[in-house]
Formats: sequence, C-alpha cells, structure tokens
Amino acid sequence: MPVQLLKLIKGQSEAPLPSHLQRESLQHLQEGCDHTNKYIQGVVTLSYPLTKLGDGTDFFKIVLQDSENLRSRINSINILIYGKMAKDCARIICHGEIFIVAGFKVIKLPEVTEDGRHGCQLEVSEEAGSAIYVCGYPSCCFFPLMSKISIAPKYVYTPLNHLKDGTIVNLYGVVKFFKPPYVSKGTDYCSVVTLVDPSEVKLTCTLFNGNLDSLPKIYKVGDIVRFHRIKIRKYNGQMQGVTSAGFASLTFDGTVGAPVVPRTSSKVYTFMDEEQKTIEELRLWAASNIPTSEPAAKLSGVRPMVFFDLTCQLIGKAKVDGSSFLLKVWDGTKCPYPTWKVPVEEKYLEGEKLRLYHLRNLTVDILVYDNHVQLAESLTIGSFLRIYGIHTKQASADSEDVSHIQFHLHGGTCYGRGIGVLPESNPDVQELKEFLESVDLLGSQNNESMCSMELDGPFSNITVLTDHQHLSNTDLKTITNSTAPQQFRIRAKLRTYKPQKLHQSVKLYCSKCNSLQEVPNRDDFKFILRGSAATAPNPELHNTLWYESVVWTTRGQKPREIAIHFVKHDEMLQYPEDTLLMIEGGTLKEIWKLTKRFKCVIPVRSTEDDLELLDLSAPFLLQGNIKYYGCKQCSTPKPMRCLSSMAAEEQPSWEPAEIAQVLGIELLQYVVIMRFTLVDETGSLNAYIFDYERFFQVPASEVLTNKFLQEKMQMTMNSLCPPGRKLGDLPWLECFIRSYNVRDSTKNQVYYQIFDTTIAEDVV
DNA sequence: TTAGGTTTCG
Repeated sequence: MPVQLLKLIKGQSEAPLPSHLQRESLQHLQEGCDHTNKYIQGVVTLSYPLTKLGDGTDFFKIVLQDSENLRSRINSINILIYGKMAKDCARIICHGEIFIVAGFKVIKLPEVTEDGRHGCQLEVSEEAGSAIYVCGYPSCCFFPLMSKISIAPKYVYTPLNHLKDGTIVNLYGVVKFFKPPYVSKGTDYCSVVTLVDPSEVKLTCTLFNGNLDSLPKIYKVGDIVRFHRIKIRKYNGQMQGVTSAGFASLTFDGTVGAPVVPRTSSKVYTFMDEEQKTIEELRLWAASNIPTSEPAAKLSGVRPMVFFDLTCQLIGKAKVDGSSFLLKVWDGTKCPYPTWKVPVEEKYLEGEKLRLYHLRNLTVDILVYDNHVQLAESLTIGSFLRIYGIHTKQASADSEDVSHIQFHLHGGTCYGRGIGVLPESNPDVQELKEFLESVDLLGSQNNESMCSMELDGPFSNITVLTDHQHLSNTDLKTITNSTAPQQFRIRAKLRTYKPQKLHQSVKLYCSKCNSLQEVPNRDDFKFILRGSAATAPNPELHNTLWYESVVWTTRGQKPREIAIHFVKHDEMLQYPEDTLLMIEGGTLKEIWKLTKRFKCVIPVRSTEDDLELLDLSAPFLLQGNIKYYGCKQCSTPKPMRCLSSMAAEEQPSWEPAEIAQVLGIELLQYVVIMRFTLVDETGSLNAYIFDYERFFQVPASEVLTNKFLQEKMQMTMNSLCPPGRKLGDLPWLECFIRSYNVRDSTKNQVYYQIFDTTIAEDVV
C-alpha cells in the first residue's frame, strides 16, 4: 500500500519503516544522485488544495519542514504528488503531521528561492514506485476540513524585474500612478495601476471587475498594494499586468509609521508578520525613492486654469443633462474667487436644503462629464470623495464684471481623472471631518448675523489695532514724504504680497546678531546625520550618573551602531513624555519616531571625553514637531555634561530656551516675514511683517509642520487680498506701521514695518 | 470585452 497511515505512539511509529531505508537530510539532496534507498522525513507545514492537471491527473502539493534542523539555511521542500497518491494524501494529511517519503524523483527548480525552501522539489507517484508514510495524530483525521482551513498557503512574491510573459504571479508594489475605478466601455469597472518596487522596474496593470469593491482601494500615489494571481503579459514590448480569475488585492497606506491595516473586499485573506515586515520595508524604500506628492489642494488655494485633486464632502448633486452631472462639494475652506453656480432644475437637486443654504458660500459646483456621470449619480450625499483631475477655468458671465471660476471634471481618464469614494476610516477623511465640524460650529454660531447682514463670506476679515488708539489715519503719500523713524496708523488696501507661497515666508532670526536665515531642509539634516553616524559611540561615555544608555546595531547591508542616552532625574528614568534623550547614529526617521514618544531629542556624537552637539546646521533639539536651531555666529556649544545641572533641577522643564542657554547655544527664533504692498488714494509703500504669532495668530515655529496653520494663513491672505479682484474691490485694512532707517556705507534707506496689529477672523 | 497612464467639447 503506497500510502500508509502509521499511528504515533509516544513519539514512535507503531510499525517500523522497511529496514533498507535510510534517512536523508535536505542538505544532501541533489538532482541526479541515487536516492533509491533513502527517505525524507518532515512535518507538513503547508498543503494546497487537491487539483487536477490539464490531462486529468490528480495533483496535490505540500510543503515539508525538517523540524529537526530548523536552524539550517534550507529547512523545507516542496513535495508534488500525482495520481491516486495525490487523492489519498489529500484525504488524510493534516497540518503538523510527520510525513515520510521514499522512492521520490528530485527535480531542480528553475529559480532559486530565498525563503529557506530547497532548490529542488520531490515528485512522487504510485507509478514511480514511491511510498509515503504518515505518522498522524488520529483525532486530527476526523476533521480534515478544519485542518485544511487552518493551513495558509505560503505565497511567493515576484520582484517586478523578474516577471515573465504568460505567467500568473503574486507581487508587491508601490503605487506610482493610478486611475480610480471607472465604468469601462465593456461590462466591468476598470482601474489602471502603475507599480514600482525596489528593483526600480515599473509595471502597469489593467484591472477589470464587475464589482467596484473588488478592485484595489487605492487613494493616493505611494499606497502599497499586494496583488495575488495577476497575469503577466507582454504588450507593446513591455510587461503588463491584467486581472486573472482569482485575482485578489490588498492595499496599504504607504506612510511610514501608519498602522498596517489592509484595505480589501475579500473576507478571507492571508496576512502575517512577514507581510507586515514587507509593507514596512516598502514604505521605507518608497519614502526615499518615490517623489512625495504635492501637498493636498484646498479650495482656498485654487487658481484658474489648473488641474488638481480635491478631498471633499458631497452635500448636493443634480442631473444636468445627458452628458453632464453636478456635484456640490465643500472642504471647509473658501475659494478666493467668486465661483460659478451651475443652474439646475430644483426638482433634480438632491441634498439637504438647509445645509446647502448655510454652506452656500463654501460650496463649489463641479460639473462632471461623460464616463464619470454614471459613477457620480451613484454617490451618496454626505460621503467623502477624492476627485482627481478637476480642471478650473475662468469665465465671466455677461451680466457680471467679475469673472467666475468654473470646476470641470472632463470626460476620459487621462492623468487618473476620476472620482473615488473614501471611507470614514481614512485618515485624510478623519482630518477633514474634524475641520468641517469646527467650521460648521463656527458657521452655526454666526448664522443669524450672517443671514441678517448678508456678509460676503470670509471677506469680513478685519484687522484689529491692539494699541496706539490715539493715532489718527495718515495717508501713504504723507508717510513716504516724512522722515524716519515715526509711527503711523493707516487705512490701505493690500495690492500684493511676497512671498506668494506662504511656507517660504518662514525664516530663522537671531536676536543677538540680527541675522536672518532660511530654515534648513530635511536633506541638510540627513546629510549631517549620515556624517555623524561614521563616528561610533564611545562606550566609555555610556551609563553615567545622569543618563542611562542603550546601544544596538542595526541589521542590513551597512550595519550602524545606535546609542540612546536617557537622561535621568533623581537617578531614576522619567516617563517617556517627560524624558529628554540624546541619540548617536540615528537616521532622520528614527529620530522623528523618537520625538513622537519622548519629550526632547538631542542628536549628539561621541568625542574622547564627552558627548557633543552636531554641526549647528542641524537642529540641536527636537521637541514634538518643532526643530530648534542655534545661531552659528553667536553660539559657543558646550559639552553635553552641562545638561546634567538641568537634569538635577527639582522638576526639569526642558524648555528649549533654557536648554539652549546651558549648552551655550544662541536660540534662533522662527519668524514669518512678508512684504505687503499697500495702496491708498494717495500712493503706495512696501511694509514688512515680522511676525512671531501676533499678526496671523499662528505660531511661526509651527507653520512649516502644520497643514492647518498654513491653511489658516492662506485664508487670512485670501481675505486681505482676494485673488482675481480689481483694486476697487479689495477690502480696506487698518494697521500701524513704523518707519525706520537702514544705513549702509553709501546710502540711507527708509523701511516700514507693520506692528501691533492682529487679524481678527470670521471664517464663515 | 473593457484598456493598454500623459489633462480640455462642455
């Protein structure tokens, strides 16, 4: 009997194997050697469903693991079983059973596997005189179905540079481009996805499915996908992926550090620690190899004649005609231009009327065409959308002198044009929802006044003069004709301002030497960190009276030594949220992660007798999102032991200013600097804003790292200087300016600065 | 079958 079930008694099979058989180890197994009197023994770790080959032969595949040599590099092998033997085995085999095979044929695999699997596989069949002995746990065989379900097949993933024409493969990739699912001209939805992986090879996949939900849930470039059973074909000389029967996908957020939660429509999928590791590795690779997408557009930031993607909420929709459909959406911000309202028949307009009325100044009409109409019709009011490739156009209606901005989603799918529905769990949606709720609240508070006064949206933004109320207004011509220094109160219009890209307005200022400098970028910091990683941590500096040290070596091609020194208080470690730590040899990403958990992070390197700060082009201290820098001219960095006095304080506050002082650092201040071109009936002048927080009501130190604050600043600027308006239609603003002299060797120049003025907001 | 990335009739 070729397949024999042996009972296992106290770890031994009840009947001994034939005496001529000797055990062979996986290491010694080779194609072409004589294995006639040898047997292979292992534990069944995986089994695949019993299938039939093209000629009708039954086929069953299992994976055996050599449980006695788990540590050796090769510890498992594929067993391919044919014919009646396949059927018999499939019936009785259970996960975890001991499986013995003799009389096998050794076949070399075409490709080298890297997961501990043997480079050969064994083929067995009754015809070839093979014998199989299974030492089973008898109870297991009463529940063959149960044991099958618990066996997850192990998938092999093909790198994108190893794809072969005509194969069906599993793969991972980072989304480089995608078209959200759209209605094809056939019977299915279609989605086109271009992937890249660390092999730097691109693969464009064309995916079809009649069920929208079965296509990958990709929301942005940089998402990571896992495709199972995708068919590879050659098209126009390039490899192409297409859906095959049984295609399945998982999609993951590509953000480093985000939870690894697959988006999928399948109820059953395999996902284990190994997959989690793959995703995390791909995220890291993508972070430094895929260009980061532009910051998300907001309605407050749109300009005429651009294409952009918008994340928004649907509050109304209406049929317009056969080839176009109207979507009314908002994102909580106000479009700085008057927007085009698409005339529709009242009976066709869906959505809550009161809400549409309240939000009318924040809602824009997006007209979608052709192939997008069917999808648009199916959308639910209140759902969150990402609309890709909206086109803005400017047009003026005959009866009006201001031109309106129009929003179109043209037909076709070029550049990924289309509509995607985002689930409420999406982090961008959660952020948006929070923002919309705050705007809604503000709106409802102001509703009465809004309705009675018919305020024109956020253009009711005003400046508040916080002092010097005794001054009366002076016209600009009088000011430019006066000698400096003096102070004035003015009423003027903001004709233009610089920089237009608000994030460029943030600088670092040294109050000691009055110098201004650009905020160093991430690459500068990366470069300095890389340089400092070359210095290995000095073990003599570890574990002192005032800090405790942890050291480890990273794995990978270029191992690095990382040392973290946790500053103690009263000889004890503090809670992470109160802890200051010093790190040697960390990467930007590692440091960034530490700032999420610990109060302060100081990057350092070892010298012979103490730890010291890195080059001052790098932040000397990181706290939360904020990087603190020191002035290179005015600082005299001291060794890190100077910090020990702060650690000994009753309750160390770890205030950046105080840390800077004990370390001999002249702390640079974040400041927003802008040039306003102000005009009135008599003339114009350029006045500078030099703002830590007072004018914009936004801390300058957080502008670069906080999207909302940037948004708030943008809205303020849009209300002070609404783009697209004629001079006569600009709002007036009142502020204080002071004049001052700047002398150099050749001439004296008068400058003007806005001071003691604040923007009062009234967003809705 | 459909689409096979590269912006538009409105």
